[in-house]
Amino acid sequence: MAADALSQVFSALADPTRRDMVARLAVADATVNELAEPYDVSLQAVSKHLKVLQGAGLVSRSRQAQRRPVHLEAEVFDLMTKWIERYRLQAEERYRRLDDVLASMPDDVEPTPPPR
Amino acid sequence: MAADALSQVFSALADPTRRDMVARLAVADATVNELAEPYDVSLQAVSKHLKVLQGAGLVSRSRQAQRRPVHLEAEVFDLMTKWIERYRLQAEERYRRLDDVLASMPDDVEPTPPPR
DNA sequence: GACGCAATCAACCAGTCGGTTGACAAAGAC
DNA sequence: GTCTTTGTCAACCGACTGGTTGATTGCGTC
Repeated sequence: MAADALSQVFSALADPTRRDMVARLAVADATVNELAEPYDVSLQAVSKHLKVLQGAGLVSRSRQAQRRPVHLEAEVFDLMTKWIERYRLQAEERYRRLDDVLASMPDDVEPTPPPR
Repeated sequence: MAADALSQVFSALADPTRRDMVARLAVADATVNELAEPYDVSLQAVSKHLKVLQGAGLVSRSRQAQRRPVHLEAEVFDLMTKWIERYRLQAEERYRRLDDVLASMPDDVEPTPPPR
């Protein structure tokens, strides 16, 4: 078990409910009850979602009295952003290079040999 | 079924094998056989992974003879990047504002009332 | 037409996931 | 102490996932 960090983050955000929680936590910290309020699921289900988010390092929990406020940890987003940017830029660069190749192609060279 | 686009993209990238495929496709298009070569799984499994990536709009397929080359579609990354950036910036902004609040806090105001 | 290669379809299997209900723990409030 | 609030743990359930093997399709070669 214990998949790599990136897999855990992506997988955590693959669920719309969890993404919505992240969205709301970006505005303000919240307790489990506050977080659960808009959703039509049990408190236990929300608790499970939070465990997933916490496992991915996306949120942290503290303690005040019997409450356990949830706090969004923004740093983990960097991990994703880096991964995404790398391959997006690489793909765009490749696309740009293809244009160059096509532009510099001599006319007597067949770009794609016709079938048969 | 047919989860929203963002869920499909995140879920597709939650798998390390699929992420590796994306990484390799960022360098060059490839056939299923070429893609499958480094992994210790059946061709059918790779075919399934490709269906997931295609379903998320991350790759497209064309046809040349009996081959079906896979091509990375970079645009979808924008969707993710936008989502991520929004909430990262929001969280960072919130963090910055908290600093301001603390800095402007009069000394006679108890930031956290001590227990008991 | 027969053969071979690239890739997919179909059925199956074990494990994970998101949800449930029920019991429990921890910290105030009375 | 007893009650209430806040939240978790545990067991269970149906659906989905990533993998398998076997049969099949599509296309070029001989």
